[in-house]
Amino acid sequence: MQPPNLSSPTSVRQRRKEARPQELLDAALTLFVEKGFAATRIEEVAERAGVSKGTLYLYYPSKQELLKAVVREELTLRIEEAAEEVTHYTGTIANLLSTMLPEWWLRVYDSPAAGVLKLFVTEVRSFPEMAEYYVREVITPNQLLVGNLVQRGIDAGEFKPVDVDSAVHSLVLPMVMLCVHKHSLGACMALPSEINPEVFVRQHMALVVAGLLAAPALTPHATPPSPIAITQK
Amino acid sequence: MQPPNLSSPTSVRQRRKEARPQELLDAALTLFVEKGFAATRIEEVAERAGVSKGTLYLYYPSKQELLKAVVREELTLRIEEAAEEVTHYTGTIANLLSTMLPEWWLRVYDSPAAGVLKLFVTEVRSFPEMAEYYVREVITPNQLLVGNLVQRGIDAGEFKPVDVDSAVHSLVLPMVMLCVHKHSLGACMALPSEINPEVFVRQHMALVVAGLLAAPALTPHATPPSPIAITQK
Amino acid sequence: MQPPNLSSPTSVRQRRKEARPQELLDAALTLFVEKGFAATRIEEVAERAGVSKGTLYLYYPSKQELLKAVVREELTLRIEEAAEEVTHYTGTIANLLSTMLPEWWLRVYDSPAAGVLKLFVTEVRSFPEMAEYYVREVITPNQLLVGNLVQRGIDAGEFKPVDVDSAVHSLVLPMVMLCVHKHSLGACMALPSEINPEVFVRQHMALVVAGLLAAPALTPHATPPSPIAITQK
Amino acid sequence: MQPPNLSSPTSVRQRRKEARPQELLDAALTLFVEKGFAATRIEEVAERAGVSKGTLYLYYPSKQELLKAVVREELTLRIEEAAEEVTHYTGTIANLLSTMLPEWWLRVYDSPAAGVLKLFVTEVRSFPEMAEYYVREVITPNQLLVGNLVQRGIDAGEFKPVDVDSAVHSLVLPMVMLCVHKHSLGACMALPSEINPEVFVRQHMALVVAGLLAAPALTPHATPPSPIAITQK
DNA sequence: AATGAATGAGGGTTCATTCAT
DNA sequence: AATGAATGAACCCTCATTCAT
Repeated sequence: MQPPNLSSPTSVRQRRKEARPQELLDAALTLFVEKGFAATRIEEVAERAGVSKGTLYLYYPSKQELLKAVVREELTLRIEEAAEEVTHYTGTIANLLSTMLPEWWLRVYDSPAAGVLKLFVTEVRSFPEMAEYYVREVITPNQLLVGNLVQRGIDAGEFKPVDVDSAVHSLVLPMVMLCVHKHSLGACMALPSEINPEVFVRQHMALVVAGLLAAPALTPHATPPSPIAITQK
Repeated sequence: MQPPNLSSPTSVRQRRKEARPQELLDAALTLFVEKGFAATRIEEVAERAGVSKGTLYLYYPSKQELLKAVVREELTLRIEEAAEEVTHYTGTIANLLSTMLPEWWLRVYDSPAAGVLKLFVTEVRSFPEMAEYYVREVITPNQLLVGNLVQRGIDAGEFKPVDVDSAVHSLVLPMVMLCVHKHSLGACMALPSEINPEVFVRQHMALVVAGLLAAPALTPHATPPSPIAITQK
Repeated sequence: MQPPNLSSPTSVRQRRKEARPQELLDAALTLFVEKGFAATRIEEVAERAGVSKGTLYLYYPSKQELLKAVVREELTLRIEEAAEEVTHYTGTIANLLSTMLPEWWLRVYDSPAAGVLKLFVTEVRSFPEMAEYYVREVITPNQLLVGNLVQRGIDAGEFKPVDVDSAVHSLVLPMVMLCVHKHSLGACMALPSEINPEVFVRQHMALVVAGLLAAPALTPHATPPSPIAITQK
Repeated sequence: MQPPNLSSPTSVRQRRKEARPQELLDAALTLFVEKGFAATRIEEVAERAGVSKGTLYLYYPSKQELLKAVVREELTLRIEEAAEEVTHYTGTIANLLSTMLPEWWLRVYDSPAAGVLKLFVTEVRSFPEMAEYYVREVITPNQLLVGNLVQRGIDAGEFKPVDVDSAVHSLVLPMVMLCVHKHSLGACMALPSEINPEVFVRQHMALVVAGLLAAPALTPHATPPSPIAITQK
């Protein structure tokens, strides 16, 4: 009776149903990042995902849960990816820090994860439940991962004996800020001296790594004795 | 102009009246940072400032204008202060970067300005008018100021010939992120490895400055046995 | 009509299909009484009946129609039953009123009909169509039936010449109220002096019948002449 | 400067503000009784009270609280009134029951309290908090009050030794049902044999009181021996 | 006949803003 | 200048109903 369905065993409806959650998360991420959580109307999200308001509620029970799902989903993905890569890495520490880390961050910068970072920074205080998850799943592993590397460098005599946690922040915070910036000021205005992420990320890592190296000549005696008169503006 | 007020030059009422705008801005800043712009009710701001809702509208015509005034107000203050300090500074570049800059940032970190940074990052996209002002009054001068210093270091042969703009970001972005963090994740959760701002800020500046130094010994020959070639693509 | 189903004359599916309407009505009655018409979701009714939302709509075109069907169905059943019993009764009036009527009401009280009464009382004003049916099929026959009995009692000199309609209400209203109460206040709280339906129903009928009896000694001269000082706490 | 305000010391605004709560309660009661709680829109209540939706929320924080306020307010009034009257009463029990009680119930029947009874019966199950209040403030005192009277009658030998609680219900339930009926079926349809509340209430009390009297002739031997053939239609 | 995904109108609630006092 | 009562637009969420499968 029915023509043998060579086309697709899963109906259009079925296919859409399976794609819905992701479509909704994508739409939500874009809008939340762009306009802020509070200023984004549920209806806009639904519209952008091509469904009606009611449909969204079939998948996410509230606006807040939608937000949490957006953050969780993207971060989880990114974390798994990172863990994967780092685990498989074999090479020297300095190489890892000054080569692989920049590559990884540039991918994050170009991905929706950058938006999630902005979103997270913007909204955590209103949803402290997100904080715990984030710290447990993102911050702590990352701190351990990178901290571990730095510590190895120190132990090997390669790096100066610095405060490890602070060093990790030196490596990480600027990258986070770069991502946040991209979706904040960077999204509404061209800066006079535009940041070139590639150049910046690579140079920054190189600078910090260079600073970490246990070179004997590092004492700042090289600073020129001539006083500087700073005449700004 | 005013008829000489024989009783008291500034009556209590008069004094309060003059203090109003500032009291309102203080209240608004605190609440906007804490709860977010959208989640803060005008009435709360008024209450916290000890006046009624209607009174607030006598000073600021709308919630948005109040936000802009908060940002502008605090930034202007901070900028003036900074310009002041830097102008009077006499000393070496490395000293300036690794001594004075940390001090200045630590003061910012402890001041309401840190909250304004968070607020700004959070809300610019919804109020692009703020962006222009901010870029003109804050970013650009700062970029020039610090860029100038780095450039001098390079010109003097003290620093390696790096990308100046990126170097400025290496010096500035982590500090901005630190401030943002303080009022974001930092405000709702204790991290496992708590950031110590003082240690971090000073060490970070030292690291970057060290990285910038054109010391001959900086060539990575010091790197342990297996040489890592940091090949900056 | 159907090809003779050799396996079983009524397949499981068939049997279920025929039972559907009743199962739906049962589910609906329970929920409507318990949570109120408005607060009951169609989906809950379907769930409780073990079918999907869509299926319910195959049997009842709207929520309102479902309500009307619930009321109609239960009342019709009860009316037929009552008419049946009363028709076959042979005995004295007083006996009928003080023996049979209590039994009948106790059965109503224990049946879903009690819930229907509550439901009806609660919702008629929103669905006046139900009123006409109810008055025609329930109130009027009942009024005639009981009224007839009372009238005969009066005509026979057994009862005092009272207002017949009012007497009927004296006999009926408390029982209706008892049923309504069961599913209203009685369903959410234990009273300090719990009503015992059996005791109450029988005693009430006895009291009213006694009051109706044309006993000469009934004139309230028996009332003690001493005035009562009511000192209620 | 101001003309001596002979007119009114309280401004129109002030006067309205004080009247608001009552106006809102009146509007709410009418609509809740008429259409049911769920089917009444907050906006309708506001409109009927001559204010906007938002204004209602200045006085009652939610629809549910409005409902509770309606019930509480009217019941409290009625209870105080009743307590007042009964306390001052001096007279015989039978007189009290067959004279004063009918008068009191007729006033209730004609007052908004009748609507509150209907409302209460209709909605308690959804708001069990109301139940406790009602039982404590209305049911229990009433049960004690009337039960006390009946008990005295029994103790004085005036009444037969009946179950007191049931007797109270015989006196009270029909009246409650009458009130409920007024705003239920009675509000949407004229009955064939319309209830005359005055006739009914008085006769009912008389009947029950008569039934309670310990007259010797009350044994139902008077029932005619002739069997009744009930031929209903 | 049965399902359950999808819809969208509807209603409770909030809150920036206005304005009479 | 200050108040706070009043407004009404806006938005989240629910749920009866529809319809493709």
